[in-house]
Amino acid sequence: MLDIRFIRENTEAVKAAMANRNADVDIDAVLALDGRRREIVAEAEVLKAERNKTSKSIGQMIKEGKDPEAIKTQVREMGDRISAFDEEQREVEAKLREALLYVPNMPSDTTPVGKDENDNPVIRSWGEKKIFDFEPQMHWDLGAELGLFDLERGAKIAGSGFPLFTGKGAKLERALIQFMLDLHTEEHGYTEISPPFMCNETAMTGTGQLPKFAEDMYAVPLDGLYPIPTAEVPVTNMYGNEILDKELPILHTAYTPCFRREAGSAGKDTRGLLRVHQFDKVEMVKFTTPETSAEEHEKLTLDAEKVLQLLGLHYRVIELCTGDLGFSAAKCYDIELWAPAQDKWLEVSSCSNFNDYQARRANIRYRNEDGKTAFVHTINGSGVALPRLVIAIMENNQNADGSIDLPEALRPCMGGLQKLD
RNA sequence: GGAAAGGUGGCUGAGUGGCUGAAGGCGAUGGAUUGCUAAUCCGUUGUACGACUACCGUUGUACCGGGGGUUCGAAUCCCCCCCUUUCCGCCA
Repeated sequence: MLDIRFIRENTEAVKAAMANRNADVDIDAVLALDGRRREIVAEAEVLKAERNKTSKSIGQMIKEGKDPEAIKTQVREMGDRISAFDEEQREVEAKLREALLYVPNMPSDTTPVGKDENDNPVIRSWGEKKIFDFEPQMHWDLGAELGLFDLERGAKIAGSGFPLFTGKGAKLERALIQFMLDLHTEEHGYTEISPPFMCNETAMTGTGQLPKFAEDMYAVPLDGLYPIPTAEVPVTNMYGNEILDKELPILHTAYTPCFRREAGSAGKDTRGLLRVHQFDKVEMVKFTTPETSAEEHEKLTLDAEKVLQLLGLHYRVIELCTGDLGFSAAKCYDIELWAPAQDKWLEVSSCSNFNDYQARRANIRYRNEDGKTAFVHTINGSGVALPRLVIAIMENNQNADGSIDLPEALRPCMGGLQKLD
């Protein structure tokens, strides 16, 4: 969340930023709650100081054998007034926190201002569109013919959007996960984490999924748990309520399945593996100082790109404008793969810098050069998500006979296999 | 799921109603000293929010797993919850 002091001291800038985001938040209401809270605290603290002092004098009186009853009554009355203040303070603070949890992050100064996804600039691209001398097939047809997945049976046991991979398709998932984890741990300096696949409400709030996006999350109410929508949740919150004494930056990578209800996107891009409720993903998460976060964000994006380069896949990097930026992000690059049969770009990675927004929610701090505690900056990005990566491999590497060439870099993880046929 | 014991500062570990924001030890850090890769001595060493400030600091409040209660006053007493460890049960 945003620092309430920052909102207080930069009210106009915050309002302008919210407008750029098309975010409907009432900053004045937040400030009113903050103002009331500060009034209450100031008054209550004077009373409390008085009570503490008087209370101590009672102990003294008892030692001296004097009768403290009159003063006791007096302090009891003070206590009643304090209780009233405390109660109102609790109410106001709960409201204030709730309101703050719904205020999105400030976009970074370098984030382009724009209305929606049409205003997202293309930053760079790599490779080029492949030319086919035959009509490329859709991945769902290829997958069915080659026996890589069985979406009907996945739907039978869980519902549509729960893909079931079979044979070489299942192995391809496993190989891609291993390939990416090995790359990030061995070449890019990340430490691998294998976290819980469910998180509690506190963790889900820390990274910004709750409270606002509850309807996008699966939930296990009986146990107060949520199947994670991304490894970002457990891997970021693992340091919640800590003052990190490790050297920054901390670099983590993790494979997890991801569970998303995809509420509100019903009927959109639903064929095949385009948009599913459960998918595999390798995620990268960084904890940095404010000084290095911008640079580390760029590097993390390059780390994700490296995966695609090694697999020989044509991609582009776009930057999300203020109107399209995610709730918690200050700056974000999306990486999109070219899918020739779809004839469109598919998002496989979203690399975001959150500055101290998540750290403030999750209370993750470090000691700066002056020895003072300060909030870390968090950065994360997919490195990368599997389903659309699989789509791109299948559609780009298909042959006229319906077989699919495996990228060379992947073959060692596939037991030397060269093609799927 | 049942039983027991615990959760105190960076760590360890005292503390059963006021003199405790918290002894002692370790670690860290500043200094002194010593001709040797170390010892000794002295000092400093929690977090958050607010007020004041000559911005070196001063001061108030809160915090001893979380929440609630008793009391003039709670780390300390009571209740609920969470977590950890051990034993039993169940189980991949």
